[in-house]
Amino acid sequence: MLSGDIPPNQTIYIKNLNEKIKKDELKRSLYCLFSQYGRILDIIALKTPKLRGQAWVCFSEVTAASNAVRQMQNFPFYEKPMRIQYAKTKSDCIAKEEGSFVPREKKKKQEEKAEKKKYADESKQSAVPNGGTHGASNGGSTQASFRPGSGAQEAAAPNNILFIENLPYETTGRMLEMLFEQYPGFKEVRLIEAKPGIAFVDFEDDGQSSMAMQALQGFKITPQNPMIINFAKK
DNA sequence: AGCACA
Repeated sequence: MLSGDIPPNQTIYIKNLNEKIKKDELKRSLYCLFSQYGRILDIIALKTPKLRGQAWVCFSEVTAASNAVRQMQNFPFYEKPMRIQYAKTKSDCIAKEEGSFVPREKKKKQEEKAEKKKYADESKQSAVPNGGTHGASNGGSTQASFRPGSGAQEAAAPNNILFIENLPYETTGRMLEMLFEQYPGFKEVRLIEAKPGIAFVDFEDDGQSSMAMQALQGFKITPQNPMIINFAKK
């Protein structure tokens, strides 16, 4: 009943989203937030009257979706608690992956006025930041590919302030907040206007900052941008 | 509240 009697599905359905957020930013932020649970194959969000305030996030595994449903239930996202359920039907991207995809016909209640023209082939833009619906993931663990210690600079001394590098240009303070505020002791994110790509994140103490650092080290906001997190220099 | 795949 917590999930509304809908059977598990690889795709989660999210409602009560803040409708003021632009579609693109919304997708990117959802990607940020949910890729910690597994590989995301697609994110669907539409701003039509019927569908605004809702989104579908398709995972490659049902277990990822299950964890997301439970753990992110009521998560405050852009000031509004997310309401998350399993999707009622199988997503096209999932059906395509398993080869069972049949282009939808005008079966049920598809009173489409949009049948005038065939949208024959669309170069389908992917929902996920920068490109491919495949291979862009943090793989269930947020400690992805970045290997500290391979090479250059030695670790700074523990500090309650974290120094984040290698962020994609479009990273917003809110995106980082949503990632870091999940960890106890979070205080604030500080982006450096003059220097895109880096940020400082303040925690109450260096124990708490360490936990967040370990959890999010290598986290990819886009596939090309594993976060590099170090303690800030004093 | 509202379950799609421009």
